[in-house]
Amino acid sequence: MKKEDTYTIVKGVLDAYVTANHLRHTVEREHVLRLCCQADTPFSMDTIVELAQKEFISRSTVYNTIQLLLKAKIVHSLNKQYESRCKPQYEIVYNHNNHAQLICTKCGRVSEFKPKIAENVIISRKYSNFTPHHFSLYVYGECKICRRLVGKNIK
Amino acid sequence: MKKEDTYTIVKGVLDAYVTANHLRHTVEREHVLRLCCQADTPFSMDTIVELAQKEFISRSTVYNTIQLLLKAKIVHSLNKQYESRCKPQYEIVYNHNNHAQLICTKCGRVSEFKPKIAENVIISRKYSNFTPHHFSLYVYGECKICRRLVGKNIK
DNA sequence: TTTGTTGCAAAACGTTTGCAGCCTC
DNA sequence: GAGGCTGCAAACGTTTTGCAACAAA
Repeated sequence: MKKEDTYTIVKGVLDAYVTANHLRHTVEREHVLRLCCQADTPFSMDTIVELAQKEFISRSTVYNTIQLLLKAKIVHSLNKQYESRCKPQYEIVYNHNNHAQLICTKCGRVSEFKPKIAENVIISRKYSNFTPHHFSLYVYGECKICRRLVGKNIK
Repeated sequence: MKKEDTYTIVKGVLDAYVTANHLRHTVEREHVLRLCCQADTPFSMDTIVELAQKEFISRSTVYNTIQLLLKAKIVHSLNKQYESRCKPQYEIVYNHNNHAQLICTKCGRVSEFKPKIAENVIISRKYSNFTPHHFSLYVYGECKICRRLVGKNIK
């Protein structure tokens, strides 16, 4: 999906959320959301703050807006399990798509994949006392590059 | 598994890691690891720092040790996707067990489950350029309690 | 003896808060 | 016109850093 299309969709979601919760529509919120859509994904607070400041939008407003987008479930945050300092990264999840990543525990490389079969298994199964909507799946392992390096005994 | 057993196993992993990396065995590291095993899971830095200080182990050492345990893959960190402030929580993962949680997006309740079928689907499938070892799965949805509240029109 | 580790205090960092002024409704 | 929102700066809490003393190998 094109970035402009994503923006059009999530802007609709934001508008709906703002209206439903009797909040106010502001240009700053639109701009921050646009920047989130344009940025490489996943993005950090820093990235958006930096871009926003070029448009004279303050740090506080970016934080406020991202909070709002989290509440509206328009973005969500990812984390890296094997790191201590926790600088969150964010992603647009305008339609609650299921989300899956392959993470190399050697070098930290991350790549996305489509968990088609897993999707059925996870969402269709019955849970006692729980109705699933969507999921995030992080598969840890070793990427080809690291595997090759071990074979060559390079550290 | 009993907490003492867990400690015995992970202490072995720590020893192996320390030896393999030409680091030093210290009583402080053992103590911190023991505290991590004894604490309710998941635990926060605070919890361990507080417990450690009763044994005259400093804040820095706890941070150092948790970092080490992260690198050694003895603990990993969890986060909540829909919250901005990110105060990491940690868990012992001594054997790289697959890890699955049901998270209610309304009230934030978290419960563990055994992803048996998903396990086969996720670990057994072929990935291009990637060898999977283990995974973390977070299923978002609505818990029974929140569902019931909606039915009764209580907010 | 070498050098990794600890413990303290200070610094750095990311995020939140308080408040005056502005702007949406 | 009421009150939510923005922007600034100061405050806050958590994590990292620098360094001297210590202790494992």
